[in-house]
Amino acid sequence: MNQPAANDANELLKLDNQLCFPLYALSRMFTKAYQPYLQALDMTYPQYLVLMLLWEHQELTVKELGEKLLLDSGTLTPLLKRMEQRQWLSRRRDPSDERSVLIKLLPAGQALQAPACQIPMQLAEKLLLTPTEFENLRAQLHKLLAVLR
Amino acid sequence: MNQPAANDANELLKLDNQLCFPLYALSRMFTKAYQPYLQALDMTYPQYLVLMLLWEHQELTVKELGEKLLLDSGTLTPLLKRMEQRQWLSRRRDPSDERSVLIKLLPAGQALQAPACQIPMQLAEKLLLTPTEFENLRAQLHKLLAVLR
DNA sequence: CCCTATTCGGTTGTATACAATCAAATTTCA
DNA sequence: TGAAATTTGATTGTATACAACCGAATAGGG
Repeated sequence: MNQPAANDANELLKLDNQLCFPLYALSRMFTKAYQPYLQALDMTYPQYLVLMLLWEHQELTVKELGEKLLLDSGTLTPLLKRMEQRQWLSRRRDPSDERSVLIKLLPAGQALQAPACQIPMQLAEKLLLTPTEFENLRAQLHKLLAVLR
Repeated sequence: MNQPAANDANELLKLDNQLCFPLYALSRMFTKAYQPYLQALDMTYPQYLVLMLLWEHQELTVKELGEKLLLDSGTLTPLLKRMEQRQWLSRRRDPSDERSVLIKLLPAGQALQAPACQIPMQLAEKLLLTPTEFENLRAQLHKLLAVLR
């Protein structure tokens, strides 16, 4: 009954009746929930996302990172430069295509994987979701992601 | 089966197996989906959120806005100052408690409600969700919000 | 082999987010 | 009542986001 097909357009202009605001708020609350764990490793949430991809793939171009994270170069370039300064990764032009920049995981970045492994599990415990609820929600979000992509 | 109780901790360190990343990505994609509509009214998404609350309540303190939007003064103060410059709202100290700042909707801000009314409906059409799916997802997100609050 | 279109990062400028800190006003309670 | 604790915004500094634009490198057609 709180559906977009409702007749009163003003009702739609309330935070509670939208999908958008809870997504916006939840996204920031999750980031805040990660913060104490990430702070202990001295990294930010977007940096953690980049590392997750590099732990899985070792080396990716900026373009590939941007495609997977849905972030553009204006966001990634300075973020990756900060991570380069900490020796977590290296940045170099692809010799076979000088337009691309290869981002490669370095030992200091690899070393962060072990302590980071504990984070998702510790957080999941706080959510109070059953496995079924968790999976249903995850699937719904992925479905929406696919639609909006 | 992609549940946090899974045995392989490395599996949890993948974007696809988390709730957090789809929320983060979806939040930004929604903001981007709103952008063309909001751009036509020359406002940003967080400004639109503030206006939605003021359309409903006319006058709120910065603290109340922060509680409803889960944003702190470091974010709201400059945002509200920009909106004040456009005469969408006024900012003044509460005479009965000089610590509080009252944010009041002005005519120029009120005038934005009518054109904004169309936005949620236009966007909802793009989501390809049934009313039931929409409502289930909304309820799940609110439940999570309540847990993490 | 040229000329044009496209691709890919980088840069700039604006607008959030948010931790940390501060100052003023108010409340509390010894 | 009056000092201490609390509340409330504002400020500062850092880190995203992202639109708009730029330049170098590459690809593609004639």
